Amino acid sequence: MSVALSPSQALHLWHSATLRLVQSDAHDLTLRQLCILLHIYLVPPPHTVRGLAATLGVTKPVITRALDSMGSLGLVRRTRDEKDKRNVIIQRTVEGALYLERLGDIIIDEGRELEL
Amino acid sequence: MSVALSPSQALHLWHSATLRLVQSDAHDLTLRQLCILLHIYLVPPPHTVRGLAATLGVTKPVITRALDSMGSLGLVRRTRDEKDKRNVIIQRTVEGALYLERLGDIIIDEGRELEL
DNA sequence: GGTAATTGTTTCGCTACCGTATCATTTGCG
DNA sequence: CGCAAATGATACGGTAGCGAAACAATTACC
Repeated sequence: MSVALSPSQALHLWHSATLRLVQSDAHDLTLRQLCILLHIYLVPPPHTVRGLAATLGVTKPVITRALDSMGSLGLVRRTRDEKDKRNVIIQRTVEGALYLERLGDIIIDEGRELEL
Repeated sequence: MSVALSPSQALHLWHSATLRLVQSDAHDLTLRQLCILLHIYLVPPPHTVRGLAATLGVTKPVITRALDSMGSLGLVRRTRDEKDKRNVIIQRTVEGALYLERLGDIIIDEGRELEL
């Protein structure tokens, strides 16, 4: 089932959810960082630096820095790939899952408040 | 009418739309900047620096800087309030409206692609 | 008229991000 | 074995964001 949104609904949903994210943002993530985090948790693994860089259309240092930041926040974890030690496998954490769960709650909540 | 979203739908919608925003971002706006832009265009005017700062829960220089950046991109325009010359009235531009129109299209598009 | 309050901007020192280029490590392959 | 390719991290110079504090301009109020 698809979600049918009117132009007004789409922007209002984005606005109210973004507003609540900004107001209550404990971590103050960049749009890119948020995108990386969502990708790691929503797309089937494995996730590598190179793969993420290609998907987002950014350079590799962007991914490395984002992983540094979010890693120190506990939202993400890095592990060396034992099969191919050049690769770094990016893994999920409990704290990251909780963060996205809260984000989902905000979006659902604001969607519920939408008036057509 | 409200928009009923499942947790999975909410996060997938956010992910795919954010991804397309990052991939194609001509302007590379911050989450805060995007929020300010949406607020200006979706909430009835007038909009002032102080009002925006209070709404977003940030300091005034954050708003000033965001208006500087987005102003030089043509997304927003500043005017002095003639009634009370201490105030700055933030106004919309054609280019800003087009930018948000494209954002709305992306969200609608990704909502349409959602599978339950 | 003169002082206090209000508004938006600027300055300051700092931190974080950007892309390019380079590096270290590991693997692939002749 | 030896060299090229691949992967992720780092160095570098530059830009932009941050909060706190100070500032100029305007208005409110006694």
